[in-house]
Amino acid sequence: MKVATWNVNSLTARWPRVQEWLTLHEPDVVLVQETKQTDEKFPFAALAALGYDAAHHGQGRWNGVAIFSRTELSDVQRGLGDDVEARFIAATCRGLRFHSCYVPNGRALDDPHYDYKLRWLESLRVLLVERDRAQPLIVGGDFNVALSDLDVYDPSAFVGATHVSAPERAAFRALLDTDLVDLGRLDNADEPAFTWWDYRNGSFRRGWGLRIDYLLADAAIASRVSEVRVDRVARKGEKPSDHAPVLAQFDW
DNA sequence: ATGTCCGTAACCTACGGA
Repeated sequence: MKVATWNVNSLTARWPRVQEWLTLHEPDVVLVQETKQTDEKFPFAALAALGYDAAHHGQGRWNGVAIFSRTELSDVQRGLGDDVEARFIAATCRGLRFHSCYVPNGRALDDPHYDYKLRWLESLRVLLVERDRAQPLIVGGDFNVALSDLDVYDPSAFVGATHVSAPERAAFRALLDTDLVDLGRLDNADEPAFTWWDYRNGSFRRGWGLRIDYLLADAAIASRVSEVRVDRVARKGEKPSDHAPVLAQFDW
């Protein structure tokens, strides 16, 4: 089974790239963030033509999360707790529980949005603590946290910034402490494996990236993983998203 | 620190958000 997570930064603007990418990689399940679409605009029919069932939690101008699947999705949960923004969707297929997450950015350490980010991560932790351990699960998405300094191109440039602060990293680690494995570091303890590069400053060309997109899985799945990689090709070319997809393959 | 991109509202430009 091939699973991916990808912050597309507008499914409307990215649709040609997304369509091309699905045809090329033929993933079984894709966890999508920042569709920036209402449910009315979401391309259900075009996805069906490509062989994908889909579930969407849309908002409109901002946010929006989705799951694409080659097999039928069931038990869709839209939203996390009382969150009013469209940042979480979960669904089941082939006995696996999938979660697509778009964690709040935080903006700045003294911004109310930063507290919202920490509360949001805590809500996700509670959901994961209370999960049915008998059901294998994958949690993926744009977490807007670089877990360690290896996940930052230049840690000195991020002193006092969001994405790297101790509380954010602790909140992220608390998710892993519910017995989840960071698949991006499963067989890769030393390489940066960035997933996001700012559109400005020629960041991609200069290698100025962050690893903020993750696939997390429980031990049952992690033990079956054969390959995990970042598809940097998707960050190149015409009208790319500022995020690259993370792909994982496992025997299921 | 910011050289870009996205969607929106309102119009051929500005703004919030990332």
